[in-house]
Amino acid sequence: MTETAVGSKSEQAYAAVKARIVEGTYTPGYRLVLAKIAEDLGVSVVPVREAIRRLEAEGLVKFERNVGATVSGIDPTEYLYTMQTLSIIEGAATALSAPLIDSVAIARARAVNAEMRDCLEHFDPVRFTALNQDFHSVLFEHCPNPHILDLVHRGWNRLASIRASTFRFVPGRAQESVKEHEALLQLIESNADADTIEQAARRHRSATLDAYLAQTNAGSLSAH
Amino acid sequence: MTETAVGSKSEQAYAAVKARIVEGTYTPGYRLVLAKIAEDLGVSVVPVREAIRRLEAEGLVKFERNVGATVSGIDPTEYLYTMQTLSIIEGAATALSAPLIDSVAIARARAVNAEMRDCLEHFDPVRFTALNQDFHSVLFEHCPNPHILDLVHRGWNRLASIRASTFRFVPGRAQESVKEHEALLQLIESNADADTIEQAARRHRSATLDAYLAQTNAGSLSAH
DNA sequence: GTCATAGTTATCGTATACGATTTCGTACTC
DNA sequence: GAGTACGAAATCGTATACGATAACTATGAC
Repeated sequence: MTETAVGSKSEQAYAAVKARIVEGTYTPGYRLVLAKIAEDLGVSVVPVREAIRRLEAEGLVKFERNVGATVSGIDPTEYLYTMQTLSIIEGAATALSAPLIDSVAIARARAVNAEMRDCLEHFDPVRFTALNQDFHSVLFEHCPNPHILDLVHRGWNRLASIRASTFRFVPGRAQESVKEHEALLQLIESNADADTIEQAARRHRSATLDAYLAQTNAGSLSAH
Repeated sequence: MTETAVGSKSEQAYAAVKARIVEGTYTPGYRLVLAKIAEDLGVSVVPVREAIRRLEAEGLVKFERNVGATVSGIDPTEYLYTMQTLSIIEGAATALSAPLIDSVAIARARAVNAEMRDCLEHFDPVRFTALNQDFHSVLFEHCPNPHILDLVHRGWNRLASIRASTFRFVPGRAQESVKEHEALLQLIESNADADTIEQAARRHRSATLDAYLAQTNAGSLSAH
């Protein structure tokens, strides 16, 4: 991950608040009162303030001058923006990583994907989502460009924040997702060219967005 | 832009320090001492600290616990990462914006490009660089995804920071760049499909990177 | 009953202060 | 002369305190 776990109280506050947002304790719209959080964590307001601003920079929190901070998220438009951006970033990340993925990693990814299939049968969407991240993490672990990897993680955090409160499983999409993972692995194994892999990875994410849009009847934005 | 110009002292400090970095007053490696900056700006250290951390989140500054902040930049690897990421983001931004660009905007972009050509004759690399940003700004001004636009701006800021101190003009590259701009405009005018535009825009940035790499003999990373 | 206004409260924004940590220089030893 | 240990200076990290701003509430006029 990008951040160190503990050390300064600022880091501590950052990690704590972020965790609460990502796991859904603080739901979107939740009012983050500096003094209250400071008390909860047993620190003063200064490091908390710093933590909040950092979260703001990552898009997890909205900060309004002289008013305060709220957990951002809910807005479907925001979801759309995030998914679209993520499809582009993940597409690139996959293409860049592909040449560096060895057979061991492929095997690991395949094992994760098998577990995901199990989750479908036992209907465990929470674990499914976690495994989904694991799957892509395996692919990206040797990504040669750390900036891109960082953007991927940021996107995931935003999604987690949204998902914890508003995300609804789109029926059937999960099954397709597992199949697409396998197809992706085969492309990588066969040393397909970068563009092909990029497009496939991008569509993988876009398809989830499209499924969501189809369900909610929001206007489509997927240019690909 | 992403940030409001003035209001809180924190914003003020952020803008001030950022400006100094982007314009090159604070060159990469420069040691940013909180107390000193605070005094210079006539504020206390707390808002300065906040500003610095914000700049850190944007990658303009490197912050080390109990040691202090330094302007980040110089590293050629970093340049490479940034350019590669930017090529991906700009490619996507251009493709997404293209359908929304009207003939008026095209004309404006063309005018900017003509000025760039003038700069080449009068050898004015500083103005050339500024106009280059203007050119792309015109294309992106109606970008439907603000997240992507934000990433573009972040990339530009990082480049500005690096460029102010270390960037060297690659001979001949500027001429090509101007030609590529015109080609890009023609693609947009002719309603070329999104993929074509994306690839062209991406290569436009990648080519600059490649020219740089060719000059410095650094290992190539450009997958596209 | 509704709207405007003044006063109160909650919360933020920043200054100051001090303890904690690192860095640098100096003296001492081998 | 090189290396190590100790001490001083510089700088960061955080707590506390207080002024500033906005949200809320109650009171009064129409």
